[in-house]
Amino acid sequence: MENILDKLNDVQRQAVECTDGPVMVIAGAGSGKTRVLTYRIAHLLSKGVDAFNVLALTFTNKAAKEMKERVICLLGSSEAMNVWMGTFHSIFARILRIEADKLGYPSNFTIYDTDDSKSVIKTILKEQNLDDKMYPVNFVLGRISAAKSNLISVADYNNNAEIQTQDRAAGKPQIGTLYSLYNQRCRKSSAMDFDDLLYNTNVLFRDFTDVLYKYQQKFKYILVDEYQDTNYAQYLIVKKLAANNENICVVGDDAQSIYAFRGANIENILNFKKDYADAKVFKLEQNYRSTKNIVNAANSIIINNKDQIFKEIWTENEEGPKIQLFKTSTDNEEGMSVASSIFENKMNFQLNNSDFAILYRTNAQSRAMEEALRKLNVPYRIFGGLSFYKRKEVKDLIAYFRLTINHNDEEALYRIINYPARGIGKTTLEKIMVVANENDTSIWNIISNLQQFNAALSFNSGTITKISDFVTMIRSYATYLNDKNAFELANHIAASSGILRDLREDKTPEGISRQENIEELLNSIKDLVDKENDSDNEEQNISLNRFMEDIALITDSDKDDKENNDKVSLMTIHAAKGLEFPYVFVVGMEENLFPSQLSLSSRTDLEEERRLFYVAITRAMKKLTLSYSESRYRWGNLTLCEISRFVDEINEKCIDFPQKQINTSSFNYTKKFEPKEKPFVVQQEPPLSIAKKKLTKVSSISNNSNSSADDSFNAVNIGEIAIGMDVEHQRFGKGKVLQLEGNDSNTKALISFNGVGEKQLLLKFAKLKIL
DNA sequence: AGTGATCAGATTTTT
DNA sequence: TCTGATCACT
Repeated sequence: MENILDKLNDVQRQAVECTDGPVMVIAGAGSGKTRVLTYRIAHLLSKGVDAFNVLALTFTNKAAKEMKERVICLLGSSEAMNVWMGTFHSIFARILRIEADKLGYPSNFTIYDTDDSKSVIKTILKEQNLDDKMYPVNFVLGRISAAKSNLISVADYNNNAEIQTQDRAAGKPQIGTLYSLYNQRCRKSSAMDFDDLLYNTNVLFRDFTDVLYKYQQKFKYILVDEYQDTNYAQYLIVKKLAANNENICVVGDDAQSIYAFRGANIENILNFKKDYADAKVFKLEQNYRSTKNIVNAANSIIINNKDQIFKEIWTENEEGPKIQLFKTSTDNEEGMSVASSIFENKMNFQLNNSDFAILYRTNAQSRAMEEALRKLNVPYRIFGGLSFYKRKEVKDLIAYFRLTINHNDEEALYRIINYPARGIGKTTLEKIMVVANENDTSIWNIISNLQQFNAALSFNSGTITKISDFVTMIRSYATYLNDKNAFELANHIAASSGILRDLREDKTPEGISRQENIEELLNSIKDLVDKENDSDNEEQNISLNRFMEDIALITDSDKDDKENNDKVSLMTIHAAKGLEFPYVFVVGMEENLFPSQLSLSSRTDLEEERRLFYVAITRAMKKLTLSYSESRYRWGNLTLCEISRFVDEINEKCIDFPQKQINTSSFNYTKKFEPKEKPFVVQQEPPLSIAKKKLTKVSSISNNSNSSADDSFNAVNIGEIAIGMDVEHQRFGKGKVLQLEGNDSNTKALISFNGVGEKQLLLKFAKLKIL
């Protein structure tokens, strides 16, 4: 362990070794934040602290998983498996399941995801006859969520004059009622939404001091990652748990707080020293990620914010190229400029696609980028699209699991009672809902006791049979919960519910892909079962129950590892947080887009946008390129755009500012960034969904990015090359031309290189020598 | 139950 | 402009 600590710089090591008492680590971008956290845990364990006494909280599953793996690697033992390491939501869901009875919940409560929550609200709005224009679902859910995040109960909400005035002023006086009904509905379904997991943990710790004491004793050492993103509910949980031992270490960067819009409270990190007077503060200011130009540019941006903890990020890395700025006249041209720049860099310097990332403020901006990349046959991957667990077919099957485990889970029931179609239609269901409301009981209670309620329902015998068949089916699944393992039962449900049959009838590519998704879900369950069986866990057969415990909390960020990963990454800046790429393009640097128009009215909102820009810049390791367009389609209207104020805030020494060099014509300077001639002919385009799949097959340039120009390899004169010729490539060596495609400047050659295999190269860029 | 028309809504979203 | 949700209609 001692030699492991040698791998840390001074401040990092101090932060790791200072294990007792409150510690705050302010970790600048790229300064080794995760390193400190993992080494700190490893250090604690190697000092003899029991893994069961350590709690490490993160915001994403990915971060938790990564941390766990790295600690195990450091220690060379699986001791770290016993550390409670996970997201706020998953850790406290786990505790809530253990303590559920104290709050009047069954321990197998369902966790409602956002879609479930929205659906509950829609149902309530309908029942209350409220105009959904006056009460947009997102708005209502937003209010409820904000209330819960700030630990405002239904009673508090309705008694708080300020809140009531706000809602009335907004013409939405019924929000408090909706909040109340929503909570009732969730409880009746034995369900908690995401916010409930934190809210109810607070209730638990507030009302059951013995429980709080138990966990205070257990978690002697607490670590919190991304502390700047905690909301009040999370803050208070941590504070209460740490109250006895005060061995709390929070790590974060106020400059990277970009989730205030969702309730994250930047004050939590700014006020840490007020909460813990004897807190030690360590500032990690050395950046190991980026060039001097990038670090300095980021510094020059963030200095414009008023609310911040002072720090000075520096780096020993090379100076690197200046930041580049592209200007184009339309958003589509912006896409072309970025795509061709990626293409050129990739070809000229033999880079991987995965060395590049395109970051944008809004998802809508991805379209132009995608189109351009597709034209150039550059494989790309969009992050943050529809997550695996949000796909309809996956949710359908999971809804069967949910209803099997928790018969009161109404959202699951609505989803599947007539899927696959079994003749229980809307009218039937509406009748049941009415009767359930009248009798103040659950849907499940009605359908499992049809005889008792049929006076009010007056269903005919056909309907009764259909419904009771459904009930029998779900009950039969439930009886298997104990004697079949998760995979066996999941498989059984997929087959016998008719879901698989229904999907198999659909022979379209989309239908096939849906089947594959179901298969993938089943496989992931099998993996889990197998893994548990391999480990020395006494619980030999993991039940479906166990599998479902945190399924709602899982996102698929660590999935599709098997696929070809050499792709350009496209994502929002929010999604890019925590990631790094050698070459980064931040697009849409325009006023009203970035910073967003909606942020312009308040200083705090504008500062959050600026932090977002800071996050964007600091993702880049080697080279950063910004771009903006003079016009852009927004909601169908062509709007004229001005360059973002943020570009002007960048220290001019760090950026190539073409305007300042060429004053004569404000148009000329864009030229050099645009494709030289109309190079890339649009080929017949397959529909997008199919095209995306094909992209994975596009061959890519292999690793190794350190290439220096070698003059003996020049771009070959395109007319000279012919099928069958022997050629030599700077990197791939000797090969034979198999195929030529396209014409003039965008002729592509398929070349079989000895020992390397077949590569498609664009002659314009490939440095080839004819032998 | 499925289809076509129509209409609203469209920052960011770790869970 | 584009997407999806909803609704009326068959």
